[in-house]
Amino acid sequence: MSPKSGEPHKYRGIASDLRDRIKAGEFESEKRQLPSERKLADRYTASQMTVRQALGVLRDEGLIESRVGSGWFVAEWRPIVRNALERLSATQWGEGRSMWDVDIDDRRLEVVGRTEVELINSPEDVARALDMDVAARVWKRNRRYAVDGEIVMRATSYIPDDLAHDTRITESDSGPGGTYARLREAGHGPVRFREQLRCRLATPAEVDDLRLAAGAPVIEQHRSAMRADGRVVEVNRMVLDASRFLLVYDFPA
Amino acid sequence: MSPKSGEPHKYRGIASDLRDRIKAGEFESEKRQLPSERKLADRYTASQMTVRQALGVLRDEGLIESRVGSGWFVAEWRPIVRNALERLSATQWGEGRSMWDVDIDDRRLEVVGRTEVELINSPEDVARALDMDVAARVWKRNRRYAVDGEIVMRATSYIPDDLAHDTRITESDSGPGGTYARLREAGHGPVRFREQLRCRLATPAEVDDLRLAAGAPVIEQHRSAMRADGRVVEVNRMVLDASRFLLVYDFPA
DNA sequence: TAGTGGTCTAGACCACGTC
DNA sequence: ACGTGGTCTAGACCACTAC
Repeated sequence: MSPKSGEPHKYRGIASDLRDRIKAGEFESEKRQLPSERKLADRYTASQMTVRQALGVLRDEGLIESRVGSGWFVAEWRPIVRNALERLSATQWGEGRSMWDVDIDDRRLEVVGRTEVELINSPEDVARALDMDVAARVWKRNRRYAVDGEIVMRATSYIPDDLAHDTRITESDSGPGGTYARLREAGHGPVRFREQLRCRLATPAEVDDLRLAAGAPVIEQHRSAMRADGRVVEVNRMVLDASRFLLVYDFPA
Repeated sequence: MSPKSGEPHKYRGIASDLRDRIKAGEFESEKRQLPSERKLADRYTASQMTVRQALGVLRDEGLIESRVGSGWFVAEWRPIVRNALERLSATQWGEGRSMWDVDIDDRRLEVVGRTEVELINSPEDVARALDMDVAARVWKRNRRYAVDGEIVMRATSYIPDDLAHDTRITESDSGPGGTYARLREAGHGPVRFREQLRCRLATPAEVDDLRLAAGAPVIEQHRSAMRADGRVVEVNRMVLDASRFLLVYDFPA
């Protein structure tokens, strides 16, 4: 009935108490729904704003999520496992043996809608990554991915025009195997990759684009694909809904 | 003077306007300080709470940071670059060519204080990762790391007792080269690694431990180290201040 | 001491979901 | 129609920082 004592702030006490109740399974009914903000405000003799601040703490921890017009619900973490070396991992690296022993389910990333393709003058950072002049002509391929009908990722790929101009990379449907297969056929097949990762909170634009909650974290991932002579043949900028992904990397010592 | 129109909510408009002003360099004076919340409330004819909501958006984007009793300041992103294949990347993978072409500075991660070492009964998830029975004896090595005197990471390492019991792994100072060097000397040198990454917002305990702002994102990273016959000889659970790190992975196609 | 961010209240209205 | 989360106000007080 009362928020935990010992906490310096009311909202921390409320959050702490609710956290315990969630972990004790108090809301594990059919809908896994929490009391409404107004009911909680009554119960903890606090204002709605203060209760919202407490709920925000638990949302940040990934324990609960809100649905407008509906309520707050206990959340569940069912990550999409994304292994940078899918083929190698299956054969060479053997079985799991990791602390997160999640189900390697076969939910597949599906492209949402049409892939937008356009020939543009390269932005500065892309030009640097491709080791080209600024404003060099590059093909930009922009798409969103979904799992189970929910958008989880935005990917924007850039390929130099001189590598792509007479391939299906210039079309929305780049054909079986995608961009990398077309590059390989043209003699520019990537032989190694570099991925850079950072994690930050979503911008409002990304909140709209990926249907995220405000303040939700995203993973920003940049991948450079290099062919045998070291030239970067593609860069790919991805923004992932961080709450949905578990990224896996295997590598030798 | 007026928040951007076209935004559905007032705080989004204020955030949008402030974002533009920050990027235009309006606050690039000595202290890089923004006007106070009350002054902003006046200027945008909004309440302090609404201004705070707008500032929260920009803080989430990593653009600004607050110091209590002092004010809001333009933030700077100077990530610690962490390459999973440091040695390989230097020789084999060649030069950068990536979209984030940050300075590969030589700021080093320093251990804060003493490494806490204890022999414990293995927790369940650690036992699973090590492919051992639950409650098997493992050495737990717990430490924090700092850069420029600021705490940026917590790492907790677990090594089975039967591999570590007559090495300096059982001591706070495990000697030159650290745990992996001791394992190698004992014939258990890791030959490959698996890293799993997820990104989420910090728990209150992590906020205290790593001196984070409330609602700041962290990277939770689990690493398994495997010796030649495939046995996992160490697992390492790390929690990183996400705002401070850029993670890099190089791998072959 | 004056100014700052941080917390908190007791109301209000809105858009949306469920029924 | 009603309940929900989400936004917003106009105050208030507190702890902290800088002067």
